[in-house]
Amino acid sequence: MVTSRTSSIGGFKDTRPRRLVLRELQKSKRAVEPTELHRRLRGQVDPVTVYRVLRAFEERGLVHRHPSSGGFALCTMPDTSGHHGFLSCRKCGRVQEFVDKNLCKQEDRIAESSGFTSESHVTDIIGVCQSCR
Amino acid sequence: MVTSRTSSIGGFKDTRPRRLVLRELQKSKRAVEPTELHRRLRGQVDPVTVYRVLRAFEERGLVHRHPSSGGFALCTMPDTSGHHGFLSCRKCGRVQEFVDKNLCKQEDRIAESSGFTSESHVTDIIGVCQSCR
DNA sequence: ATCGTTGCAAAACCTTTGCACCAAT
DNA sequence: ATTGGTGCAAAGGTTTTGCAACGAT
Repeated sequence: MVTSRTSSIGGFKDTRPRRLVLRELQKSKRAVEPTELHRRLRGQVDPVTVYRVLRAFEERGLVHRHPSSGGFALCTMPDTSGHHGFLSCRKCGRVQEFVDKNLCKQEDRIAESSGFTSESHVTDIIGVCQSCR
Repeated sequence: MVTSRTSSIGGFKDTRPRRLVLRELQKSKRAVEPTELHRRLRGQVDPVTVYRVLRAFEERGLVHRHPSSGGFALCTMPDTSGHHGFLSCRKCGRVQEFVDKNLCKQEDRIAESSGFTSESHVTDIIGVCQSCR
């Protein structure tokens, strides 16, 4: 599962703050807001650094923002070019990603029929997950 | 306790700031961020009031937040209980709402197959609109 | 007359910037 | 050695709160 990506990809240094932020995101399988992240890492990582780390991660597609919560979550999907699907539990906050070709197609169809050229889509399904029901 | 919110329009007063904010949202058929709104209404409406008006509107389902931009847009659809579709032009910023029963069904199906009980979904299709192409 | 609504001032918050030092490669 | 990353301090910007006055119903 988790691959230790200690390779030097485009000047991406393996530092303590980054490892800590990454671990924190892995621990909670949900979207976490920057403020919560640096609350959790208080004393260990400077708040400013948390923002910078998140930005770096986002630029490299390691994390992305979750639409309804605004928090950051680890990218768990091969991230097939701009088609993001989220299943969000409003009780426990768990966020699960999904990809669905048919949904994409349907979305493209909708765009076309309105004269839009679709480039990417984000779908957020909010509900209650199995273990919270 | 909570006052009965069942009076005709639920104690929703027709005031100058509200008319101005509403008009501003109508003028620009796109999602507008709070900061831009009070920049446009500078001198006419207090910034604080802009936030309060937006919150009041949102609570009454008159406006909603647009996922990718974070701005507010007038609700142009009958708002059929939590199924929001947006077509967003990344060039001109225009936001067009849509509803699509099939998309909804498909989203519900995806939720079910992952053990989620779907309550609402938001779809944001980002691309380029006809007149910007 | 009653309450919700507004404006103002100030506070609270979150996020970014600048800069010198440090560390991973 | 180089280059990017970090911490600290401070600034910047947005949003919220408290309170007295106002005004729509």
